[in-house]
Amino acid sequence: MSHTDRIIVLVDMDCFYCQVEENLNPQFKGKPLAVVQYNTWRGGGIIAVNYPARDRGVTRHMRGDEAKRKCPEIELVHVPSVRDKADLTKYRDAGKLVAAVLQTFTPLLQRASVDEAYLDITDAVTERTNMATREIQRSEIKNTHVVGCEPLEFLYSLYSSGLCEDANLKLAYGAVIAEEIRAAVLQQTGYTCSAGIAHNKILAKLAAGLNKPNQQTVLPQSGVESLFQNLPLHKIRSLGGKFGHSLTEDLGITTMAELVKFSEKDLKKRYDEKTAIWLYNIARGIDLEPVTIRLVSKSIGCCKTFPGRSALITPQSVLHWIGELGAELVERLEKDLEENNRKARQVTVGFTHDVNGNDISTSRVHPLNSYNAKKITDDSYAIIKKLCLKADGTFCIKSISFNAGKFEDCRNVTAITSFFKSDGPYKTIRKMEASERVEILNTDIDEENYSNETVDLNEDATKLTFYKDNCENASDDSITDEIPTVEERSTKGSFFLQYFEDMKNCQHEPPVLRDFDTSRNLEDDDLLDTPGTSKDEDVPTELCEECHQSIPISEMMSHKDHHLALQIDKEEKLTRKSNVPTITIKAKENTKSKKRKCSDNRPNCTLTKFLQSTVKLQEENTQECPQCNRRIRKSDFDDHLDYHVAKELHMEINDIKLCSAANVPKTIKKSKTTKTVSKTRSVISFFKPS
DNA sequence: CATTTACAGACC
DNA sequence: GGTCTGTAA
Repeated sequence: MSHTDRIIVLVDMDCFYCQVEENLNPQFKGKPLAVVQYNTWRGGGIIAVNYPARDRGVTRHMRGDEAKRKCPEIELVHVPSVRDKADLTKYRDAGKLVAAVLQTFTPLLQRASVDEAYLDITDAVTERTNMATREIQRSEIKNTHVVGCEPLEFLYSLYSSGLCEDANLKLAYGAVIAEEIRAAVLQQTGYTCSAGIAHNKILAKLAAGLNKPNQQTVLPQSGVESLFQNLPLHKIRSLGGKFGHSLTEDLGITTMAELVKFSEKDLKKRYDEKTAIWLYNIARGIDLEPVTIRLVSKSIGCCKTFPGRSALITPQSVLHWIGELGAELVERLEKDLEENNRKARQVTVGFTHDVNGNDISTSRVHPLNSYNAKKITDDSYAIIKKLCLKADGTFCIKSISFNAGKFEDCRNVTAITSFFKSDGPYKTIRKMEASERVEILNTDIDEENYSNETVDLNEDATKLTFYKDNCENASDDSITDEIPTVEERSTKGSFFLQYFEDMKNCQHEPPVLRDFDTSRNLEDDDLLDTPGTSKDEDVPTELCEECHQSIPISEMMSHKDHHLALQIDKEEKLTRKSNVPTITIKAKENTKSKKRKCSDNRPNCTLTKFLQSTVKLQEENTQECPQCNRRIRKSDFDDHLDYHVAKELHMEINDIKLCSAANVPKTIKKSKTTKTVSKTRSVISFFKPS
């Protein structure tokens, strides 16, 4: 593993907000333009400047008035104001559009901001390298610069000497792909961008800024030394602020070249281990930080400042502004819910206020159970009132911020089942709404952790064999009769996929929270029976360690399955899967995972039941279900009706899950659940052999 | 009185 | 969980 193994691209949109405005109003193109927010004070603050305006000396940071003075013909476009506040929606949306294009090149995409993203294109580059039949042409990297040499020289060097430099060849293919990426972005969105191509994120970012706009720059490892010779420290990402400044102070240096002179030991004297190593490496152009897949932000927030005399004094003004902020937040959260299938569970309300002439910042969190602007506003006002309402009934608030976070996946589980291998790990299969994938949750009993695999049934047929093997090894001999053979699977495509297709078409219903008796075991807290007592004295029972209920011994295994399934469901150990193309295997800690003993007299492999439920019902002795109009075996009919109840119940559970933030009184969950349970009888019998 | 806003992460 | 800091556009 070498630090030159990866090929990283940083795509940076050129003066993005200006481009968005130019595309909306093409008459602006080619003319000086700046985007400003607020026009009340000196023509508003400039947040983006296009290149013609930059040529005239206009910069960010300036007020609109100042820009007009420098460049009288400049167009000043105002950020739309919604609720008396800058509304950046159209730029965020434009950014998403760009990200969607970038995503078609690699799943290893990390959005760094609204207009920047890192891509790890190592795999694509490797493929190109292996498939290559001829040398890379200059025409393939028309808009490319190379740090340290002319692009033609760079290409020539790749092929001239006998020893073909693998790292540089890969960078060259990286440049080819980056040109394609940028062409695709332009073609599909109308926006130009610049790009940096290097072996790591820091260098890619640095390179992208070297030639703009609408160009790209390769920074080979061999170009680092000369580039760093006179490179100010603050040009390196994360050294632009206080830390960079302290480096200058502490070490008496201003350029990267000077940083190289410090040994690891020197640096460790002054900084903690992590920082010292990072500095040591970065001085040599080495950075091992991975591109972490992230397409959506971890939090969504908005804020508003009230500088100087605009500070909020009256309760009315405070209420007004938290109302506006709350409305904006809810609007954005609802859009996020649509787009990303997730719900924020927490809001942080923060503010700065004046206490004896000092600015004091404070924040408090409160739970978020529904996207209700009024609720958020009321809760926030209660907090603010409590913390900074002065004795005379006034406030002195300089800024307010709302931030929503603690996102939870909120897709419904549409199917869940679990099974054992005779001496292997516990497995649960879960199918999520709006996904062609099933998850396999492997609970490794011995190590108390489980891995979470996501399998795309469209692409990976071998996983089905894997299921089958597990079942064949299990004690139940009948299993293999119930599972399609490999040949059958190949003619039908994916067996599971077919199953879920059928499910969609209502050929058969998913086994929902299978194999447990909801009348007794749905929620541990719902149980009304005294521990240790049994409903049916004739049946030998055992005390469940989980819920302290007496469970018939014959049902104990499935009862425990149920606890685990519920637990897994509750624990929300979902990783975001929608963007993972094929298979991800992710080791996870699961300290709460309960140990369960392995024994040889396992109950029938539950997977069999899962699969059995997919067998087409063509028998004569069937009856049509009034609820789903499907033909059901007469012998299964009662249980089938139970199934419908279970499905309802399942919906409720999913609903409850959505509302299960910490502050929801448990009694509510309980009563809601209990109500359904009371209607319910045995669900498991549907999946039991007749 | 004036950059404002957005977001992440570290520390306790 | 609360607060503060850092970063960057």
